[in-house]
Amino acid sequence: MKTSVSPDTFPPRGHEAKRVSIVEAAASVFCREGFAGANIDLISAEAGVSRQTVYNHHGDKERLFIAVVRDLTERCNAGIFATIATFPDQPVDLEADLIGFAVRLNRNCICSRDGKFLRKLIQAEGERYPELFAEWLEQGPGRTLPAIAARFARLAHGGHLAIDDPDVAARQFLGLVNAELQTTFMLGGTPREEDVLRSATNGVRTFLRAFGARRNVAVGERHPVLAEA
Amino acid sequence: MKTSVSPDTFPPRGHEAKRVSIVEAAASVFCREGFAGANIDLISAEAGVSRQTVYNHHGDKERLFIAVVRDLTERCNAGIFATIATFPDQPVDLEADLIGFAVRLNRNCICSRDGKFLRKLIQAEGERYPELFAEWLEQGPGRTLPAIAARFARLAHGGHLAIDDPDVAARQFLGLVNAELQTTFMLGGTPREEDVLRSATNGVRTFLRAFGARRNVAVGERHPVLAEA
DNA sequence: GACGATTTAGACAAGGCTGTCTAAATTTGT
DNA sequence: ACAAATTTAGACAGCCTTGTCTAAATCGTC
Repeated sequence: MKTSVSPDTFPPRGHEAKRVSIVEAAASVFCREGFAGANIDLISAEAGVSRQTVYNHHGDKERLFIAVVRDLTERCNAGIFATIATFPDQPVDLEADLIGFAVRLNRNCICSRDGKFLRKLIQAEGERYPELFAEWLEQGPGRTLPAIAARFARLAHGGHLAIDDPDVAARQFLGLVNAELQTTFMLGGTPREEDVLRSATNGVRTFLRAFGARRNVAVGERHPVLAEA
Repeated sequence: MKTSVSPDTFPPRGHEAKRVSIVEAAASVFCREGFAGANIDLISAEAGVSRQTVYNHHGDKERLFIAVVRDLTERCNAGIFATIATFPDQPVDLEADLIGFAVRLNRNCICSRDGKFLRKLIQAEGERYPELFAEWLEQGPGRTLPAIAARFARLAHGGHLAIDDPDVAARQFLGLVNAELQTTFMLGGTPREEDVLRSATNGVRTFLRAFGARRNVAVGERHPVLAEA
């Protein structure tokens, strides 16, 4: 018997494939019905697996739930960091580049299936599992927000933006580019691509009105323009 | 027997008092446990009432849930409109006045007990009751957002702000002043008063950097709004 | 104090769910 | 093709929950 955490075969087959499909089905059902409303029979049916197999893999409902949250957190984090890697450090057209970044962030991380599921589970069950979601807070926002802030700090340092507090600016950036999607998110919906683009465009424009390095530079300020390595 | 929707006596006594305490207890339990996890025995105990009384008043669990959402929507709307009435139409110190407005909005409407309950119920059960929450969308954001936008439009018309699209500006204002409270909201927590103030202050400052009717503000300069009155 | 309306405690049936168990069937590695 | 590991279907006990019912107690009002 192989322990098989391994990427020997992709997509995974047999035993491991079942584990994956169980966690995926469970994510969907927990998200749709909540922890209490979720039903193991429904999860196993949706996973195409017998109920006993669910118990064989995960022990009980609560441990399955925890596995689901950990899995979603991990995958969402990976998506966010991959997207942060596309942040425009040497912007050509700052407005267009930031809009692109905001749209990618939305599409790949916030509106994605995993993102939606994780968001809903945190909102619905966060208070019941304080340790679990403290872990999420630490691994998620606790690492991604500073990473985004660091990118804005670098843009500011390069003279492309006039930012005092990069951490606040990062949070405000996210608040702005999602400003028009709030009610859709509240209701658990997925905004249309065109709405994501509009919200990002309006948000970035406002962000740049507030933080864009202006032509008439104040006293002691480094001259912004394009020159850097 | 009195039909008694009336404000004959306040606080209500007898029959009506029980109806109120049932709905309040139900709001608390539904919010904490979700619809499926909520337990009528627990609700009746928390309301200080027998289980049969709950059924006498509301029929069944689902109708009780709907009554709770309607009640919360109504009370939250009342709170928001009361707060909108304090919007600074003739600002003395625009920054301070907008910060005050944002803080009141948070304290009275968003962080209030009712606000928190309603938010959580919408997030958790919104997809299961589309008509009910379409109603909420219409009565809530559908009326409050335009009301706030109208106030910003008036400030713009009076030359206090430079706003193109008041509707977008209103949504961005809300996104900005809540930018630093997002994760706390996600987890169902109530932010500390000092965090509300800090987020509002930073948010309003950024908002005014973007939309303040400016006298040539340059990068490092402090905002002009302060010196008035 | 008396009357009708309301509330209460408790029992109850019907149904759903979790988690366990078994024995048979199937898959996997060699 | 064989043997071990895994999966399956189904039955099952135990528990919890909803919603109903009843008879007694309490409340509110005249």
